[in-house]
Amino acid sequence: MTESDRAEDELTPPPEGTGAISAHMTVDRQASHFKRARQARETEIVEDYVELVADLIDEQGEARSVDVAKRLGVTGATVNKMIARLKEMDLVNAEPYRSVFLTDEGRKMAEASRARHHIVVALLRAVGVDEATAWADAEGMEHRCSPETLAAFADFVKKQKL
Amino acid sequence: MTESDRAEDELTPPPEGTGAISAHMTVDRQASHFKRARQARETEIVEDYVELVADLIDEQGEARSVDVAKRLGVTGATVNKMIARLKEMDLVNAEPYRSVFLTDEGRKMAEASRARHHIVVALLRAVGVDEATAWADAEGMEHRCSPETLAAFADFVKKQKL
DNA sequence: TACAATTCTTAGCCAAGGCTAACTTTTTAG
DNA sequence: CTAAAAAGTTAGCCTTGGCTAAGAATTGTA
Repeated sequence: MTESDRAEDELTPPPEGTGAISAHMTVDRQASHFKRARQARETEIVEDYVELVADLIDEQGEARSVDVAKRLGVTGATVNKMIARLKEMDLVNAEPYRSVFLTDEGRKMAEASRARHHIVVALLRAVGVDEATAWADAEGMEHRCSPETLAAFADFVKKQKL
Repeated sequence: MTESDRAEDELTPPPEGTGAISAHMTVDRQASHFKRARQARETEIVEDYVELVADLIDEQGEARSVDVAKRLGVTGATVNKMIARLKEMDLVNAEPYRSVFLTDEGRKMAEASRARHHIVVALLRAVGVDEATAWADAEGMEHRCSPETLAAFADFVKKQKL
């Protein structure tokens, strides 16, 4: 499939009031957004696990898989499988029947994820979302914000406070 | 597993500066947030397809699966399988080798999805995110905002404009 | 009309991320 | 110290949503 195959898409006039293709949204751009979204869906589960492991370590000194399971609302078997995957990705260290620890890389991911989480919560609060809803909704939004958007959020929150 | 099994979670003091458990985030609440997030991941793909079918119908009078495939950046086979699923869910009508049409329910879902999409874009613009990034990031955030958050967004945007 | 290109369908594959059930190891209580 | 409870592991299953490859239907055109 070549570029010229769908050159006409570039010329489609922007229809008003729909989510349809327009100037800033060519077919190619849209496809790549969806691809990014699919990618995000894949990585966000990993990030959730890693962030949670970090939380547990910080709170309780160690992350036991039973606690991970409780907080994520999944079974122990599922956690086990996922931990194995995280281990393969070099995000955690784990020995059978022992609790889970973060590698440097894992810790870095957790901190980044956590930072994003907090920025999103702060932004939601700043535009008038109540505390509980902000925490609930940030879980999910945090993985879908580009660095640019997060920067804008941080900026906005900072200005709001002045 | 009973409530009392983890009553101690309610008493955990809120550690500062982490994403850890605190007053507004009991283990149960957190688990249910993650469950909601998993649910959202499942429904958002459906919504993406339905919204896109609506876009194509509005733009071109019909939704051909080759166009859906192009815009989502997936193969025709994938679209085919998904359309079959949407049909089972009574969101679309589709006959072999013919283009796809929305049922009333499908149209309703598309409109709702589109409305959310626009609110999110507007909010992002309002807090200083540039046009292109706003459109890119809204794709993904739109599925993760509760009605409360969307209402707050709409409210904030309206006030901003005055 | 017939053939070529395009589109659509089908079959079969894969990985991810859930689950249950059965089993082993570790921890805890008596 | 031993038995019961809790935690962790393993095996096997399911659904989703991707993919490729091969073939059938439709459409466009010489």
